[in-house]
Amino acid sequence: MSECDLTLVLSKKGIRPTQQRIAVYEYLLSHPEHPSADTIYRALVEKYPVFSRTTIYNSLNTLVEAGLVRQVNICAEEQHFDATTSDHGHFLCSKCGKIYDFEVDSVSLNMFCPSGFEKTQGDVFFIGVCPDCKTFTK
Amino acid sequence: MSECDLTLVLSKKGIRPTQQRIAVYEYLLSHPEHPSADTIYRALVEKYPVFSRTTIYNSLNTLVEAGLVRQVNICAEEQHFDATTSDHGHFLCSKCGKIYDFEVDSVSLNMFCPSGFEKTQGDVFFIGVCPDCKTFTK
DNA sequence: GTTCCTGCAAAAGCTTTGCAGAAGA
DNA sequence: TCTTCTGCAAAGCTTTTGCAGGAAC
Repeated sequence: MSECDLTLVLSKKGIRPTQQRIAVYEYLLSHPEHPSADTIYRALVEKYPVFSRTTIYNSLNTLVEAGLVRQVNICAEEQHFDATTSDHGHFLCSKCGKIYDFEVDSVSLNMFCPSGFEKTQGDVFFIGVCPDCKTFTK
Repeated sequence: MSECDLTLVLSKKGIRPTQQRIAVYEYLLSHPEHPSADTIYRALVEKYPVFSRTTIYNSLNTLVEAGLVRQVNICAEEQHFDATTSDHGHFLCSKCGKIYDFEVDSVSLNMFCPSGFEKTQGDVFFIGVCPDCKTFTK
């Protein structure tokens, strides 16, 4: 997606398309590995030396409120963020700490939702060992 | 479950059944609403005035490591804990903040797990509005 | 020109660490 | 007795807040 498109996306959501917000959103779109706030900060500070942690948090909150970004609450230590806002699953490897995405059939997922509850977001997650780590420990 | 039984459960896991650990575990078993560390602390301090936050964290970590308790990473602000260690689902109400448990068929859940990944724990969670809050806003 | 955003510094809140004394085996 | 656990105080870390200057419209 070009920077111009991102500007348009943010504008449509009623939020000002500042350079910082575009940078954060662009980073999330191009890094689907669910970076933490700190990871985003470190990466962006290299590219744009004037960039504060506060701005990362501000931008992330704004993007989450606008529905463009999701918080992934799989890890207790830090918050992780994800620009994929459709329902999908996560796999946290307890050895290497990586978070993997996988596709989830929305219809099947919705079948789990108890009746009477109005769902706005759904997620499946597993904790275990990823194929890479399984190979190394063998 | 009697206190004696709890002592046995902890002993079997190879951890010392101290009064504090038993109290924490007992609290979690009798409060299935996924209390946070702080909630547990406040409740237990009333019952046993000498009880430090450190001990809560120590005990919780020990119980989690022993596999008797699960961390529920649905909420970003605080950690929540759950003595139900079988696979099940959680529903977080975005209005009242309550976390609801619901049953999940393990076999169906496992079908979501991508091949090559070795799952040790599974969870489905939804965010939305619970029946109570839906009623009030109508 | 007005409104909203950024970014520094400082604070806040949850959790962990170090260590001396106490409890459990 | 020896090991392990508790609990106080202090530190550590991520995240939030207050506010002045700056960018966007």
